[in-house]
Amino acid sequence: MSVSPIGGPCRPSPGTHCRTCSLSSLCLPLALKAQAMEDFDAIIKRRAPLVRGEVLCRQGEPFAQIFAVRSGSFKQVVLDQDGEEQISHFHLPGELMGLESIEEGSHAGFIIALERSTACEIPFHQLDALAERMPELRNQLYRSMSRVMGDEHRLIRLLTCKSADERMASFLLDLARRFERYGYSPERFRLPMSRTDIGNYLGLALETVSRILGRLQQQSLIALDGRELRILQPEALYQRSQTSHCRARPAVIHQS
Amino acid sequence: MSVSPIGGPCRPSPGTHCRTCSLSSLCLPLALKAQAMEDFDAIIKRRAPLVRGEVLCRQGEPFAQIFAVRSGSFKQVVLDQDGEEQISHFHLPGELMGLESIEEGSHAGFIIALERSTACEIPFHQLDALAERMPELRNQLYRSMSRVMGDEHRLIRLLTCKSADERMASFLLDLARRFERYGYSPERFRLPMSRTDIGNYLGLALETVSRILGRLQQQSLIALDGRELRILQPEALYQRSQTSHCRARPAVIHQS
DNA sequence: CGCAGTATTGATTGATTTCAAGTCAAGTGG
DNA sequence: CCACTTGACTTGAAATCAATCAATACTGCG
Repeated sequence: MSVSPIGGPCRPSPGTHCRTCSLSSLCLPLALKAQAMEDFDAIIKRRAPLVRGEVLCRQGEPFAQIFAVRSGSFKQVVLDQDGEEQISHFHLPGELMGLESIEEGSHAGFIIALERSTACEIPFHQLDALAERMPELRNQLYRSMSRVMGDEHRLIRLLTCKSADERMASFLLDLARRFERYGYSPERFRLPMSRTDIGNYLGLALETVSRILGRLQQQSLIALDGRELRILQPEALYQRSQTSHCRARPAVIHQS
Repeated sequence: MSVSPIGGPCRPSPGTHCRTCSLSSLCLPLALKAQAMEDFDAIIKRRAPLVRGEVLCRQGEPFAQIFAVRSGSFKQVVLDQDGEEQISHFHLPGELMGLESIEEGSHAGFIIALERSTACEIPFHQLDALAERMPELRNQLYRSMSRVMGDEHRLIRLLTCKSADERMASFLLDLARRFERYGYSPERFRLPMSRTDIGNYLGLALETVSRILGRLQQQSLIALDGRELRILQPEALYQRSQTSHCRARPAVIHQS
């Protein structure tokens, strides 16, 4: 099985393989040897590109696979019984989606393309079977899951007690951090989501989002042209993201 | 290696083994066969009991093991550079601790006993080695990690946009849910943490915590005697936990 | 076809309002 | 002394209401 310019059947993007994918070092196949990489490659299904607004995965679908962002970006939306929609994640290239649904057995939310995007589908039981034989892959999977936990952890700390300004600053820095992790510039990138989405994600009215971005821009911490963002003063932005005057924070380490 | 009334050396609680542990069906060994269970048992280190306030694990320690709560309960506290302390998790019997630190390579926070508690220590590389040979164990590990993700996910949704009342109701129901998962009554249990801790965890002043609990009690949704809690009207409490009037929640599924 | 005319949607900005939750303070009980 | 409760009072962060603007898409018409 060599890299051929003409892909097999059902391959929407002929010739795409993990070993030629620019994200392979960030996604799961990191550190796999050639043969292992091909085995891994063989279980991946490459989905046809999605346009903005298209649904990759519906909430409640039985869990059978995880997804990886190959290009573009996605939002994950949870719909609760009263019909409220809440964005729980944004997913950037190289990130895995759906890991939180293993235990539940069904997908926890809708995954929707924010722009023209492509994703790989990774059947979970096949991944597990492969992981059994490949310690590096197994390790990578643990690390990916752990990373998601760490990110969520950070987000929780972000949300618990931060003001709107602090949230926004944290949000931008989080994106920067992740873009950097995936090989993009952390100082200059495009926000793939609308202001409305940001507001929904951070629990703020969109006017508030707009206002805060305006303020940050006025103070030259960032420069914003539509969705094109530049972070001019990362350190200052970090300062801003730190909780300044938090109401409820007594020492807790040495008492119950 | 049979279950003997006298444990081996370094066993603080002689005779404690996974197969006799009442939590084995909730912790990792679930569904392991007898031999597998013994292999698993062999890598576990049982820590001496900790008293309230004692530290099981310090933030920044190199990651080498995860922990399981055997009895009692723990809080996980993150200390940030300005010296702010924030409780990121409470851990109940049967739950795993430290999974979010695999990727980082060092422990993400202090883990501190809330009462007289015992924990098992599970060296991670040995666990992984074992998991290689035992699909059920591997599966259980994925599920545990996924479960943590799901829980964090829920917590994020809880924190994003809920009022203090809604947070508190969600918090109580979350505890109930977890106690139930671990075989205790979901309607009647003891809050292992102080009001101060609850406030810190939810980002509220402790007076607010107290006030809300008082209010819930007055309305007969719960009955509280010190830390002894009874949930009198679970459905009503659930209603209360639902976001009533959320500011920022426009439809997002079908647009960017 | 192309083009003016018209919604539609996303974003910005200002003015005004409100109420949720913090703060301060006093008191109870183990 | 510490953990918690309760009351009275205050405040300010963010929502709401409202107006405006730019960009894009859609319509029908000559």
